[in-house]
Amino acid sequence: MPFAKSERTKKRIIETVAPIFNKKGYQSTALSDITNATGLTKGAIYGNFGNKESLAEACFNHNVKFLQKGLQMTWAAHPSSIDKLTGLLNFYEQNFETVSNNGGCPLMNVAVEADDFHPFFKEKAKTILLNWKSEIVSVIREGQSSGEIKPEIRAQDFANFYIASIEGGILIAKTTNDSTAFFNIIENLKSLVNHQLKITT
Amino acid sequence: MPFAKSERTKKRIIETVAPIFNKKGYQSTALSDITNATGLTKGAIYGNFGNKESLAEACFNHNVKFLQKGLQMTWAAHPSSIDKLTGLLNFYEQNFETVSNNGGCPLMNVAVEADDFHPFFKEKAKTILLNWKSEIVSVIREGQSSGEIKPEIRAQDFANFYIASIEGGILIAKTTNDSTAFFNIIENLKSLVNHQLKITT
DNA sequence: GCAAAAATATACCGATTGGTATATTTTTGC
DNA sequence: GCAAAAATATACCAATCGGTATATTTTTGC
Repeated sequence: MPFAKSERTKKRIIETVAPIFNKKGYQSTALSDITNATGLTKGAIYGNFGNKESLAEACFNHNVKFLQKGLQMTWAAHPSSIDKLTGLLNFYEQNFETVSNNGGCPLMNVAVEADDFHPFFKEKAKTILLNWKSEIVSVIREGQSSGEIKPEIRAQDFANFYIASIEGGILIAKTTNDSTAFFNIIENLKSLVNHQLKITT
Repeated sequence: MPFAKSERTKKRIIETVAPIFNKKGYQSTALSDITNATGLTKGAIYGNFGNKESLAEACFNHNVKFLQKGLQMTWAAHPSSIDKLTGLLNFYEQNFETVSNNGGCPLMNVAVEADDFHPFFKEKAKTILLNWKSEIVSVIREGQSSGEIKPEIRAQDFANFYIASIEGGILIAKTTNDSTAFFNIIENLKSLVNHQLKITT
């Protein structure tokens, strides 16, 4: 099996460094942080990644993947649209500590840092965010087709509101060191789903 | 009038540099950015501020002040609690472009950057956020005392939800270059205030 | 186990970082 | 308008930055 060692090392580097990038940010994470954390030298790092940016990109993808998989698994587990929306909220609730210890939401972190001065990462964040949003929109529209969700609900608007509350909740909880703030927001969102979206016949 | 020149220069530096810090972040804003933007040399900057951190702090205070004054003016203009809550949303709506062009919400920017590795700024962000929250909580409780707002509403929870939606809305709008996302969220929040909080006799 | 190749380490590069000591200019009070 | 003081500019510092060329070690296929 050719290239096996290389792939394993790359994976190890990404898994070691991804939380550091998520915590410190792209700019503040120095090559010395990377070599210290991995125990490798600069030569080894640059042998596996072209430059700091491409390593940061791989780390960002890795960080996002965890949350994307959570959505996919939740979606797969629940046929009902309402259950998909509340199930995803449960997933965020259950994994909040993990995400928080990993540096918080990678999308928010990259979006804020890249927003005004790093077009490449800004575009990546935009893509991830729009994909997330369109997933939520699709589920709402499916629920409307199947008669689960009120037809007058504007899917785009609710998806924005849903995502904004989650991201804002993470911000508040992390900044004030108060995870209950996040949990309360998630509970509020659940009750919005059950009382404003759901058709109760 | 002694020290007049110094104070005017300090003010000019802060006003010039504050948007840069808000856009690029503390770490990514170099002294060279500061000297280029102000047309001053390093000697002049360090003659007016002890170090980069204290200049950044002054800029953060300056950036936050705009939003704090908006709240104070809105609070002063509306005796009713419901009007205070919706009036503040109107203020954010009207000033979104200004804030966005200035680099977004300074609280979010500093909170995200400082969260895991800059205790001093993290503490500043925490204080600002908790103050903001307690302002909202106070208004809700006043509204409950005066019979404007439903007594079963949990002030803390609603304040969290209110702030989270606003911050998340800014994040989405800036990241996707779509200010209507923010406006939709604000409208949703207004309708929540009017239909879930307000007592409609 | 040996040669080829792949992966890692070492030693270096120029540029930039935040910060400072000192020289020069500008402002101030009289 | 002149001397003192305040403000700004100049010239420098060590440390660190991301990155690279090359030497060394480790792994690979046979």
